[in-house]
Parts: sequence; structure tokens; C-alpha cells
Amino acid sequence: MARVPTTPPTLADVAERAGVSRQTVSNAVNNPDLLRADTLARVLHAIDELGYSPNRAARNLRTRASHLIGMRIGPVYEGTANATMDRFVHSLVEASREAGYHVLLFAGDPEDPLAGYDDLLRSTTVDAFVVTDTYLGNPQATWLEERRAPFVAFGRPWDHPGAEHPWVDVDGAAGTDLATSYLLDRGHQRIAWIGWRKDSRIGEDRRSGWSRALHARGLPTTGLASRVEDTVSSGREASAVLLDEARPTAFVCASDTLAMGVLGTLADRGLTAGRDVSVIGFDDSQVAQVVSPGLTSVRQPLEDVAVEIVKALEGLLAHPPAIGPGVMLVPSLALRGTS
Amino acid sequence: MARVPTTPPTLADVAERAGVSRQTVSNAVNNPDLLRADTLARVLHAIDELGYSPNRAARNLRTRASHLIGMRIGPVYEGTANATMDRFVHSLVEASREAGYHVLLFAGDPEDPLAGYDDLLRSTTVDAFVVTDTYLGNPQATWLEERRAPFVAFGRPWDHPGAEHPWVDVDGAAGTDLATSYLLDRGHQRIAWIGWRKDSRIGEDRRSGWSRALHARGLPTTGLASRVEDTVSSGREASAVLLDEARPTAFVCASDTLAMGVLGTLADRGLTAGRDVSVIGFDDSQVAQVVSPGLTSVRQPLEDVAVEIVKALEGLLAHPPAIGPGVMLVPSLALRGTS
DNA sequence: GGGATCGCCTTGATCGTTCCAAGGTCAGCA
DNA sequence: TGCTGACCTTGGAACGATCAAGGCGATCCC
Repeated sequence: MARVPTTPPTLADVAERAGVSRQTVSNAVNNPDLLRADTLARVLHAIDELGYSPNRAARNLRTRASHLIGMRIGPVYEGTANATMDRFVHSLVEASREAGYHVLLFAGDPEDPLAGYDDLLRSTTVDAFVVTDTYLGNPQATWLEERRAPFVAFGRPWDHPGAEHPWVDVDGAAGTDLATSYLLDRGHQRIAWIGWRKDSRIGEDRRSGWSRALHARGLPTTGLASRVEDTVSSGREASAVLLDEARPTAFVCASDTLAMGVLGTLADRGLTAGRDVSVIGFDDSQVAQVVSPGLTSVRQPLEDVAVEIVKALEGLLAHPPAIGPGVMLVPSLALRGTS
Repeated sequence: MARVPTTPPTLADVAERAGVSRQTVSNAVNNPDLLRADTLARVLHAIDELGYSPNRAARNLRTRASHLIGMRIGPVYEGTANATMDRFVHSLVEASREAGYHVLLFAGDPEDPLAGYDDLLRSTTVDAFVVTDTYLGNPQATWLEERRAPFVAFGRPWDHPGAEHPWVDVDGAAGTDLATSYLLDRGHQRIAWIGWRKDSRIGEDRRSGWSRALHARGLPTTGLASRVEDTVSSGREASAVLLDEARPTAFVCASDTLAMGVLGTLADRGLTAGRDVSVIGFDDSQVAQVVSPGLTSVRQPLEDVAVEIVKALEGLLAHPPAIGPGVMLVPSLALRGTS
């Protein structure tokens, strides 16, 4: 292996070595079809010998593209089972790589969700954004759309049905329907719901899957639902009340965090999860995977989400831009001990 | 707010508007001290009016620096409680931001841990790397050192005590010592250890904290330790054997994953964690936080680690480079129900 | 046989910034 | 008045790549 030079080789170095012009080397890298086979081989050989790799800054400057995708990471919420970020980020990095992009992370000032976007955009540091937390009714999507900033959202434009930007989302209702139907198939009749407060669009979406599955079999939902904060203790308290007042034989929850609360209540009362009462969570977090006896949970196809997002980004950044409609994916059920 | 132009404003645009030359605008941004106060104000006003932000590609090209820090993210291991990545990545992004850097993620081909590094380096896409998984005895650190690539490791150079590169690590032995001493203070005499296989340097380090705490009080460790794979079922099995053969009143584990196995065994036997038998895990994962009744766990100061890493990077990228010694940080104990 | 066409490669200009060295302005001083 | 020096400002060049246009044989076709 050649020694590390003080300064990396440039296009001109390769050109000289291969006895061709700069442009020909550039073409060898970007448009190999334009070269005669023997010339191409000679250039590639020189590239290999010198260990040449195109200078990104120079390329970015000339092409006005960075091949970088920006993603804002919000604060890490402790005390919840929310573990989808790890998996999603990893999937996104992987999918981006295959499309020739890298992922640039930036921190969000919790006070100002727009901070950071503007600078990265104007300084042409990134080509586009992936926006993940559209559910808070936060202004990012609208703001970016106004700026004509290229971005793809992970999450439907709940509050703006006429939004023009591409998005990818997972059908939460389909997930809870799947979970509820699974329990119904196993003979459960009284299946309770513990979800989020009514102003959460995602929460209401997931809730609708539960209720539609029950209604589809002619079963009532009255008195079987509770809407609380997304904390373990809320899940614990809500399930205690529901057990006393409605005597459900199973719980479907809007999150693994809430489901962990249910498991706590069951343990308090000497009930065995999966035998006496079934429990199904949402997100298939690491918590669900390691808790005893294993928490059955709705699993989002984050790998597929990432692939679809990158596809949408490629369309967006193509010439001319192709803005497709939204993409909706369906979750699956990770079966474990609690059901 | 001004309309979004088709092409962002450049230094020349600002210069024209402020009635000065390009260089003066550049100085206003990079060396404000060189300008007279009124000129500076005029230029800054023009910058603000036009919404100017320096083109990163052009700046990177000229200065031969990208202000990007590369970090390889490995595969996501399912079925373990390993949740430190989220927290660490977030902390690193935050600390980098304050130092004027962004974090670029790249995927690792599991087959070839070196893939990706080389390209990013030669193409001057990143200025430096943060290497996180030094524990596998993997060749990254050595390889990067040979290439004279600037990088900081999260983790001691276990296998290469004479390594020249800067590193930051958390004193695992201090953490398990802390946990064990806490239990000793509460009256426990027979405290078992469940850790990783002997070829894990980190595992042996953490184990040494447990044994030294016991030895410091003149207590034996014989028969109280088990070394297994880092899975829930291994922890479950190991704790069952230990309970039968050594009758410990408490467990200290090398990971939350193993601790969750212990909790499973306790539940099987009708024992209450925290009352009948105490359990302390390692990493303060989300699992520890949401499981009932809360898993006491050793918590790594990842925020501090990130800050130290960025400090080391700044030294490394300064002119002239300042390579300091390693930095060792001490973990704390997150107290919860199981102890 | 001559002009148009095609395939393949070369040349000059350019992206937006910072570095460099020289130029301008003005007060202070003899 | 003319010189000096401090201080700010200026134009030109360079970073390393791609774009746009042009050169130059060989081939094709009438």
C-alpha cells in the first residue's frame, strides 16, 4: 500500500499519470460509458495506483450538491420505551448509502424547532432533510414547504391534508387492528385500549384500529378505553382502573411504555401476563424484547420506511423533480409471551 | 422575510450591498476584529438582510477542512438492552455543534470494519472520526493510526497500551465497585456476579470492580461468579444456577440485558426483586427505566464522554495538533426498585 | 471524393470562498 | 509640506472538481 501523501492526489495527478486530460478522468469516474475500454482501464489503473478519491468539497462546489441528507435529532426522552430512533437511523443510513448519500445529524434547539434547518439549507451543507417528528403539529413541514426546501417526512401531514411534500408513514390503525384481531381470534371478547390523549393524531389513529376491529365483530368498545400520558405510571394506573371497572381479558396499548405499565399492574395483582391477561404493545422496542416473558408488540417496518424515504428523496432531487404521493406501509406483529 | 431566491446570496452579493469588497465580508464573518466597528455593523446588516450564509463547499475547498466528524454505526443488535447509542449519539451531536462541527454517520459493512473510513478520508469528506467499538479487538484504531487519520476513540486501547491516539473511556470497574459497595453498605454479604466471557476486556474490567469491592471487605468471591453470553436467557440460566448453588442475596451484572434475565428467574421463583433479592445492571438503558419496579443500574456519563471526545478532536485538528493522554471518566449509580 | 456524422478526447471557464501581497487613507510628526 | 507607520481595504490567484464547447480522426453515405 502506498504511503500516505501529505496532500491527497487530485484529478490532475491521475490525468498526468494516465496520460489523459482531467476531463477524461472525471468521465472515467462519473460517466465510464463515454470512454473507450482501454482508456478506461488505464485511467482506473492510475486511480487505483494513486489511491485517488474525488475531493468532495470541489465536487460539491461545482455541482451545487452535497450528497448529504440532514436529519434533526430531538432530545432523548428518558423513562420511555421509545427505541425506534436507533433502528430508524440505522436503516436510513444504510438506505442512503446505497443511493450515494450520507446522513448528517444536527441538534435541535427544543425551543426553536426550526433552528438549524435554515443555516444548513442556505449554506448548502445538505441537499435535503428527513423530518421525523411531524406529529406534534410542529411547524417544520409547513415552514420547509414554504421555503421550497427539499424534504421527505416520516409521518403523514396530519394537519395539512393538502400538503405537497412527499411523505412515508406506517398505518398505525392497521397495526392495532392486527393486534386486536389476533386477540379476538384467540377467543378474547373484552379487549381494552390504553392510548394517548385525544389531541394526539397518531394516538387517535392507533385507537381507531382497535375500535374498528371490535366493531367488525359486533363487539362494543364502551368503557374499555382510556387516554393518558405516555408514561409507565399512567399505563399502570389506567390498567388498574380498567381491570376493576371493565374486567378486560386483554390490553392493546398505543406504546410499549404503556404496556409496561400494564405488566406492572398485573404483577401487583399476582396475574400472569399471557396466561391470565394478554397484553400487546406498540413499537417493538428493546424493552419488549427483553422483558419477561416477552412483550408482544406491533412492529413498524422501519427498514422499509427508510428505503421509501430515500426513494422519495431521489425523486425530489432528480432533474426534473418528481414529487410522488405519500407512501403508506403496514406494520406487523412481533409475537411474544404476553399474548 | 425575503423571498427564497433561486440561488443563495454569495459573498459578492453581500459585498456589493454593503459597499465593501469580498474580503471585508469574509473578515466580518471570520475575523471581525480586523474591521472598524461601523463597517462591521454595516456588513452584518447586509448579511442579515440578504440571509447570507457562507457556502460550505467553497469554504471547505479553500480551507481543506469539512468541519464534519465521521462516525460509523454498526448493526443494531435486537434482543439486547443495549441502548447507549441513542444517548451517546445525541450527546456527541450536541457537543460537536458547540464546537462548530456536524456529525456524519456512515454504515459499516459488518464483514469489513474498515470499509467507509478510507473513502471518507481520501475524499476529505470528514475531518476526523469518532471510533466507538474498540472493544472487539477490532483493527480500526490501529489501522487509522497507521494512516495518520485523526480520530478519537471511545474506549481504551485495550490491546495496544502504547497507542498514540487520544481516547476517552468510562471506568467500568469503578462502576461495578460502586454498585457492589452500595449493596454491601445495605448489609448484603453474598453478592453474585454475572458477566461476559473471559475474552471480553470490558467484561473482565467490570468484573474486577465487583471482586475488589468484596475483597476490600474481606469477603470471598469464590463460586459467586458466572461468565456467559450477553443475552437475557443466559442471565436467566446463570442466575438460576447461582441461586441454587451459592444462595446470593444480590446480583451485580455486566449489562442490563443480563440483569433482565435475573429478574426473569426471580419472577419464576416468586421472589420479589429489591425485597428478596437485589439486582443491579449496567448501562441504565431504557429497559432499566421502564421495567417494574425499576432496575438499578450503573450509568455511564455519556454526555461528559461526548464533551471530552470533542475536546480531544479540537486538539487533534488544531495547528499544531495537540495529542493529549487518555481521559477516564467515572460512572454513577441510577437507583431504582431492584436494590 | 467531399461533406456530414459520430466517437473519443482536450481545452478554457467557472462554482464561492479564503489566502496573499499590495494599495489606499489618515493622523502624527518634523 | 512631505514622510512614516498603523490600520483597513482591495484585486488577483488558488483550492479541485464539472460544464460547455471545440478539435480531430475515422466512418459513412450519396
